[in-house]
Amino acid sequence: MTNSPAPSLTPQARAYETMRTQGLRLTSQRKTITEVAFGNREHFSAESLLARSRRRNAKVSRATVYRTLSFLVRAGLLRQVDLGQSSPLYDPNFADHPRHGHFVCVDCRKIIEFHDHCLDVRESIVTKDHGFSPRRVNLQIEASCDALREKGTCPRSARANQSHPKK
Amino acid sequence: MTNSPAPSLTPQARAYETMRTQGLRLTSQRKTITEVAFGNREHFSAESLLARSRRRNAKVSRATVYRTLSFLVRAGLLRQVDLGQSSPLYDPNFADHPRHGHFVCVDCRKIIEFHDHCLDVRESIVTKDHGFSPRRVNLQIEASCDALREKGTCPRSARANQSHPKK
DNA sequence: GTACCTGCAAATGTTTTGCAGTACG
DNA sequence: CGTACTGCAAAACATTTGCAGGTAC
Repeated sequence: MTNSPAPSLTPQARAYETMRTQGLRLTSQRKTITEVAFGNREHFSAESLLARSRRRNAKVSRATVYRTLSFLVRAGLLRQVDLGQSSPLYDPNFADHPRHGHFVCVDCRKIIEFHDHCLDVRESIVTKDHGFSPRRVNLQIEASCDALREKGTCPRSARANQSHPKK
Repeated sequence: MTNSPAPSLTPQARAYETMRTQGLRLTSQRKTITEVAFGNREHFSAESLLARSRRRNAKVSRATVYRTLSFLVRAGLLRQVDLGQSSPLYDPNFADHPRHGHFVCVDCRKIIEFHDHCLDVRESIVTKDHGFSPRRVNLQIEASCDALREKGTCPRSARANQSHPKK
């Protein structure tokens, strides 16, 4: 499942490598979809991935987008996250930063990634205390951006507040 | 939104109280659905809530189940959680234990609730470090039940491993 | 008595699937 | 060249909604 090939390659390269390893064909559609998915660090929906892919390459169908998304998730390169939107989003930063969590701003619904090593440690301890071995963690914190609002950065703006994991 | 009336009443009583306060009518359907929702501590889907409600009272429609679920979530008495199933589940323990997280066993998909105060504290600190005020936390840990398997308790059994929050 | 509520069925929105044609390797 | 892949359109689901009739207060 989460058997990604070389750990230092870009997620895109790892996707191609995994396809090759599994004997899957590297079609122009799969290339386009994969490029677009990992083309920037923002979370995206299946629908927006389709739209962006079509902007590059007219020959992409909705079905192929869903089939490729499903492959990338199974390959451990993309994470599906449900942050309260009508449909789930996909997180392209998962392969490089598997442990980050998400803030969802209750004021502007912006998604901001964060990472904290102390949380990792504590989560691991709690899990083992209950007799489990942790596999994957999903931490979402809904929060209101008091500080940002004071600084005039957040209030329901469409600004790119999206940030990257700390560590 | 999360303006629950008296904090010591049962979630069911709080639901009725909130309906009364908001001038909503206490119909037999709403009573049945609410009773069933809070009738035990297990997480449930909209569909299973409908089935269980109909077992008690023939006059319940799918639409009314969804409308009532939506009300209970808005009232802060039920939490919708997405734990990787095809459709979201509803957590009836949210009102009494708003801060618990969920283990999802990768072996048997069983859901087990847990709570850890140190995690609360650390989550709060991390959130404030980023200039936010925490509102709601959703922590899911996928884990494999090594210990349980050794003890012969978990392996894909349908046993009621579902547990309640610690504190 | 009159809003408000319910059930029904149709609408909606998302994701999946069967199949005939296309193209990668 | 053969087989896996794609696009299309229909199907499969989950959830929402409009409306006519029913019911709590």
